[in-house]
Amino acid sequence: MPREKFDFLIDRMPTPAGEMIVVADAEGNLRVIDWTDHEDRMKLLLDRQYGRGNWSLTPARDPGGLSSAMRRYFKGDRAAIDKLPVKTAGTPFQRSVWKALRTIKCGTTISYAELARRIGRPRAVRAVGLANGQNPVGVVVPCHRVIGSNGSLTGYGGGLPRKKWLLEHEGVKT
Amino acid sequence: MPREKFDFLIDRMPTPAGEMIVVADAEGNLRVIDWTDHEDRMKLLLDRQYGRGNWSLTPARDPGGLSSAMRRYFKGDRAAIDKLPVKTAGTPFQRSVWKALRTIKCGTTISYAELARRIGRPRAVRAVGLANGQNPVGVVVPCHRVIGSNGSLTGYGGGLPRKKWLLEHEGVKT
DNA sequence: CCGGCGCTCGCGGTTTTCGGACATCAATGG
DNA sequence: CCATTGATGTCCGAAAACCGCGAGCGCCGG
Repeated sequence: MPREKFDFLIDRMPTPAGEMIVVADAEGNLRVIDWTDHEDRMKLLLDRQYGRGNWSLTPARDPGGLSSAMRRYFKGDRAAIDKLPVKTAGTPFQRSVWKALRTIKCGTTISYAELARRIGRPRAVRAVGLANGQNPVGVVVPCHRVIGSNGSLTGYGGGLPRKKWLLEHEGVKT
Repeated sequence: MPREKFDFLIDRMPTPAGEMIVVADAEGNLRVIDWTDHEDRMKLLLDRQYGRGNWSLTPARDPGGLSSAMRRYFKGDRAAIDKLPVKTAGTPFQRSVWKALRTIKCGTTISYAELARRIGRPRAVRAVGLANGQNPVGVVVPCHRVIGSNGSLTGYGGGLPRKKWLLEHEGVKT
């Protein structure tokens, strides 16, 4: 059921872990962030969240100052992403998962089971993993800080090597 | 996929054909209108169009002057509904049907097949009937002016007697 | 012969239903 | 210690059902 159209701003920027795509709305909220080499998956997510053909991306430079903030994060200012304004669509369940993600402190990790407990659905472990994978705002909403109960990295939409890179960048020893 | 919340204003008013419910948004656009004795169906429509739990109704008196306009219509000023601002959700197909409905002149009727032709989908006859039934803004968006090819009244969400009443009120001889 | 009635079927958009996939985890057994 | 297996919750996509119709056909009675 289409509502209204969404016109977003898109920027690209290099990082030590590969080029990233930054998508923001006119109000300066971060809407989507992903790796250039996963652009197809990103478009699929946009289709699902806003409706097929209901969104468009207009190139822009450093929209909302978000690209700059990301640059600072990758340069070493790891708190630069903590307060960034983020706005997402998604089902109530997904949003509650993503909200809980932002409370995981930099440099720490938790398990999918623990995350499920924190949102009050202790048995929705697998569903939490699924919602994690649908997170449109990687890095900033730190889905990479969730790992398996046995300490293994399990999965990551951008590829496991990047998950490892991010965690080490944040001071977690793997 | 819930987006944002919709808060509407609701009013009730008597008419010669039974009590009506008038729902408007803060800008004075008519969003929904229905008969009190079909309130359940109306809520179902709201759920479908705006998402379950994504809308709320706050009582108000004559929001946007819409109730007054309706009163004038029922009193005999049949042109009172012609220019009222109407806003709806719905799929592209439904919206095209509803848009075409407003071009049917008061006092005349057309068939579902003719309506289908007018929106450029001559064979989507049944789909047009379905969209007609989902029209959230009865009377003002005059779905009652569409009848079967053989002249029978076929159907009406508010009950066939009301369809008959409205048509006669508009000067159609049945 | 003609008109009217009722049945059947095709039609097309939307809604609902259903099956399976999945970034898990704990409990087993080798 | 590793591999296997069930229990589990959510969501997506395909498929089926649903209908505010209409045309075509056969049947029947004037």
